Amino acid sequence: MELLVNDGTFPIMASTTLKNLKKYGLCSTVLQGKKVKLSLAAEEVALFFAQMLDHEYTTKKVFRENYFKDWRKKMTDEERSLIKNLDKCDFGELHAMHKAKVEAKKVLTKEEKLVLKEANKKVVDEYGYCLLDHHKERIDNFKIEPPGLFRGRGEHPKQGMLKMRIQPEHVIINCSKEACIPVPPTGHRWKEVRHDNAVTWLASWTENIQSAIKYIMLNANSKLKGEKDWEKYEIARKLKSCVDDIRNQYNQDLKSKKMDTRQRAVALYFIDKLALRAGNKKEEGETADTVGCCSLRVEHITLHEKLEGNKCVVEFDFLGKDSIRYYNKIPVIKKVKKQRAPKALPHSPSSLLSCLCLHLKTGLLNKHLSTLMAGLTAKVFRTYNASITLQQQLKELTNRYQSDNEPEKLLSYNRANRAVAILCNHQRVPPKTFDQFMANLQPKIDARKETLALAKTELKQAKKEAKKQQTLVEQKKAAVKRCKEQLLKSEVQATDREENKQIALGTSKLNSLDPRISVAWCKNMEVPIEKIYSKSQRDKFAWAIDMTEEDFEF
DNA sequence: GTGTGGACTTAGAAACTTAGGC
DNA sequence: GCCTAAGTTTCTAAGTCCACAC
Repeated sequence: MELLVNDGTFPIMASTTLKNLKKYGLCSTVLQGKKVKLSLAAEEVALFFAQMLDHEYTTKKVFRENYFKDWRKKMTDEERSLIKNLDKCDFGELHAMHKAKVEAKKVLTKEEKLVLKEANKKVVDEYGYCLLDHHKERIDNFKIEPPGLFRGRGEHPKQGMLKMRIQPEHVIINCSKEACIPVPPTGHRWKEVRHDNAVTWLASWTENIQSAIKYIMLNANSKLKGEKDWEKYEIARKLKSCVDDIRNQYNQDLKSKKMDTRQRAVALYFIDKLALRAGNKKEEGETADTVGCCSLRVEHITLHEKLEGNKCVVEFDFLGKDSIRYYNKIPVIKKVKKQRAPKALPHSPSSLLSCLCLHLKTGLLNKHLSTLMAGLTAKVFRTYNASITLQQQLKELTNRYQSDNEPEKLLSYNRANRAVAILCNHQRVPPKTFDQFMANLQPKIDARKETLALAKTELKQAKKEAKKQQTLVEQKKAAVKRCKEQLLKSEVQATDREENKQIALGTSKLNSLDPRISVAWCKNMEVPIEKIYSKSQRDKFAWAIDMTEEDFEF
């Protein structure tokens, strides 16, 4: 059968409904050399797969199996009897159609792009705001998630499953009693309208993959989120005043006769020292196999009596949140080692675990922490250690590399930020173009060195003839200065980039670092805040930018 | 005490926009 | 002015933690 209509404007976004699909026509997929005209529902799901054909996901067994199972559910009886093997389906044509659509979007004229931008702004203006306590606030994710294929991270057992289209009938609206209830699309009704002012969400629905509730909430720049953010950092600051006592206590507890107490002490030691996450219990087989401190298993740890010149080394190797690998070798204080590795089994990982976290529940750990300080939980240690590390590093690096040069100041800031990102294990995949970029940068630096040398020579020459041409000397001086700045910028960029190859700075900046530290540093160093925070980051941290003086101490 | 659902924060990837080099 | 890479925003998955039921 042949491909029917495709005008290149096939809508695939959240607003797509089956009605839209009808409007834009049908297309086909190829089965063993034969074209098959698909029903609307099956075709839509086929397109989801075709769109992802360039992605590694579509080569994964689990993804393909899950996908095919769910695709078949959307097929008619006739289609099901015809299409029995995903490997025999050729999505090439659908894929090409999708690519063509992407390309078409790229080559739009300036005017056409502007029209799209305006239309988008209109949508944001209409749906992107709400009124909270008489203040107009920006909503963060005001669009319902469109249907598509579930992209679980790592070896997620549900990757490839079909995320269903959300209809108004799935959505709960939460607004005040006095508010105008949003009107559902014609012919539809909301699942429920409630008036719960004890929660912050505006709308919610339950997704079909993990039966998790999804929420529509306010943007980070809202008063509500800003206040919560401030509270978070105030709790972390409070920990600063009692962290020494807490450390003394868990060091004492390492010697406790009670197994529970020792386990808790070891867990706290690692949460504090290594910024590990708590590690809640997870449903086996429902998600990727990832762990945190309290859910570590025997196979994640190797004990070394001696390693690389250090005594008592614990080697961690496990997948953490988002299936990001945590690999670290750390020498531990002797008493931890001693109590974790009894004489009878000097290197047994199981003995370590029996003393570490095997029976320790995060709930119990947090209950204990709340007795040590109001509001203290395991995650506060991450925020605290991230922020205190930034502050210490900024002091140290800024003093060590005293410079009035902005690129160098920013390099110091990024290095301090990097120390935190390393502590928190915030990784990224190195950009594909990384090696090429670095290879290109060196000749650029060499060229700039040559230009600088030449500019210096010319300046010398001009000085010789100074009496005749004073303006020329000034010009040459300016040229030398400019060359120096450009060279420095390139050199700093090379260093920064190399050090940042596999490190993601944004996550800690956004979630773990008290913004007041950065604001105070900017004021002290006379660096514009725009140099370290983007527009949306400045909006999020407006509270800190407004209130922080240069003498702020975390 | 234990399990579960709900509400919220934290996170990396993808998409989109802007800046800078040629 | 065009192209590409960097910077920024958007998207939504994946954690934490608490309250409540048993």
